[in-house]
Amino acid sequence: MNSASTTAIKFDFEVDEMVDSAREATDFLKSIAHEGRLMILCRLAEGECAVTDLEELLSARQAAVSQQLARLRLEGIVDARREGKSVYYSLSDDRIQTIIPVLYDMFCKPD
Amino acid sequence: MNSASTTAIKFDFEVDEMVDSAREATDFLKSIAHEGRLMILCRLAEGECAVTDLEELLSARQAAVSQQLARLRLEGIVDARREGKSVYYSLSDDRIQTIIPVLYDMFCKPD
DNA sequence: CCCTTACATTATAAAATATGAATATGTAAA
DNA sequence: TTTACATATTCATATTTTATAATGTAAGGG
Repeated sequence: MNSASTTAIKFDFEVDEMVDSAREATDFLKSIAHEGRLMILCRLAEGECAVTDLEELLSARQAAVSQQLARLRLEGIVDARREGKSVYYSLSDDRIQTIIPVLYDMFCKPD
Repeated sequence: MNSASTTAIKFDFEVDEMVDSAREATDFLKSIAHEGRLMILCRLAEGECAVTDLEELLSARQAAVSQQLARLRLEGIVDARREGKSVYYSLSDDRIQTIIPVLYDMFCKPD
């Protein structure tokens, strides 16, 4: 506990950094660790689409889908664009574009 | 709703598959979407270590660490091996080895 | 055998998330 | 301007997770 205090300080600093990174990473992971949201993101990875399409895809109620989209919007993960009566959503975070293929390889490969 | 029923059946089948994959993926993501568990996994990615080391790393109580380890064990993500008084943990799931570097690139790169 | 160290488990309280119903807003068309 | 359609928000409640505290077990040393 009291040996090599210089190293201890450096170590604590690194741990703090690690805690910060871990918090960022887990915030990100939590926002995609939800069946509905993940499916929305997978769908958006193929291109922009409207809320109605997502409702069909998830067989979920409008309010529920809208709620998940609101969360993704607040986290800066998706963008919304209104065109007439519809609102079109798209991915706005490169990290999603990065991680979706990784998850696809792990869980969606035919085998 | 009633057009092209053959296509509709195929589509439904694909959606079911997608729901299953999404569940698997989100189960996995949920198990790593926790500050403590993620830090544990990052540490284990560097090699096996004992519970005491993890307690220090997380500055968490023994019981809390043990609980997270229990969860990771149940999910088949880590292995435990007893040697004398200590229990050594290590990663037992390749998907963790795959995803840790991806997360590292996203959240821990110096910049 | 008793004591200490290292770890696990259990019960429970507290906190975070999800779900569902009701309602509101914004747009366009009749 | 009434109506219908598309989407958003709000709020109460249910469910799931996480943290805390207390206790239990396994191993080794004296």
